[in-house]
Amino acid sequence: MKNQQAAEVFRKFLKDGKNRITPERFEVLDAALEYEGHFGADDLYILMKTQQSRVSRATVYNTLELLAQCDLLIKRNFGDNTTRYESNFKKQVHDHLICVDCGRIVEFMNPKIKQIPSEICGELGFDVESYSFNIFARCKDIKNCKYYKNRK
Amino acid sequence: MKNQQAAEVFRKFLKDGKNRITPERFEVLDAALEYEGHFGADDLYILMKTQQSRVSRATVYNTLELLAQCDLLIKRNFGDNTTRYESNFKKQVHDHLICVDCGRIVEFMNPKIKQIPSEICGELGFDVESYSFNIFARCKDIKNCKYYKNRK
DNA sequence: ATTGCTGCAAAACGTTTGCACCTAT
DNA sequence: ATAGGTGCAAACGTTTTGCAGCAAT
Repeated sequence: MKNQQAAEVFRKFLKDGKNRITPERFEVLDAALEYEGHFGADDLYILMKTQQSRVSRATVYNTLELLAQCDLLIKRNFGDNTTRYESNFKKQVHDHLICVDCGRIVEFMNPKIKQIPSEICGELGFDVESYSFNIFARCKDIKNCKYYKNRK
Repeated sequence: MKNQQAAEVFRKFLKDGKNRITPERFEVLDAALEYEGHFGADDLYILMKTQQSRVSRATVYNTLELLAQCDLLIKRNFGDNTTRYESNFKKQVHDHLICVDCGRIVEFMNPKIKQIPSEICGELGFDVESYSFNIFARCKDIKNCKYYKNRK
């Protein structure tokens, strides 16, 4: 187990929800926390397969959902119809800017955003669950974009 | 043609982009503008089929993309991995609150939000293309939720 | 011993593509 | 005449499901 503290959180969550504690689930946890940046379920599955893991695709999908439920991961959606995850372990709340040219994702923080959801929900009679704020944009200086090669 | 004005915008867009002006495309435009609320491409295709239209699924997907390009429709994504559209014809800029229980989508406007993307992009060296701000929430008073029947 | 989880493969879902035919220009 | 659009069906990529065997409690 690479991250003992996260493993403990997950173990507790599984136990409380009467979910079984299995080696496969912790294997997925490890791989997910080690993944740099944002990843899709299948990305992680393929990575684990190249590392000779024996977990199945179903287990990966399944476990990522559980990890999102206990807030070790955050589920994201950047408008391309696939679910992406990112580690939420000891990370700060942030939002995303996605370059529509090269697909690069930049994380940013802005204090003004945080209070808006509760304000709106108060007016409309809802309780906030979560929110997503994505900005789609283009690099001002294309030539200096080090991700230029990824452009469509 | 139900909406002559929108049709004229579309016709001009098609002409300028050297796209052909076909009856099928205007059939899709009509159906899309008449659709109440947010719809997926397949929803619209199925609706049109029940109304004896002869357009194909491919043409619907295709045309919705064109309609989004010329801003008659807006593309939305509410985190369920399907692309949704809504009419943008003579509508004001707004954002969305999605009930995580019943799926209801409430539109809201807040002047604070609009300026954030350009502010962030200025700091990070990007030009704003668009943004999406979605709030996920639950009705405070479940019993009075008239969409209760749709709850999962 | 029981229940839930796993791996596998197949199905499902929304979306895209290839192709032969057709039509707007 | 011809580039481009259409309808159809088949392919695609992501995600979910059914099922038999297995393992955590």
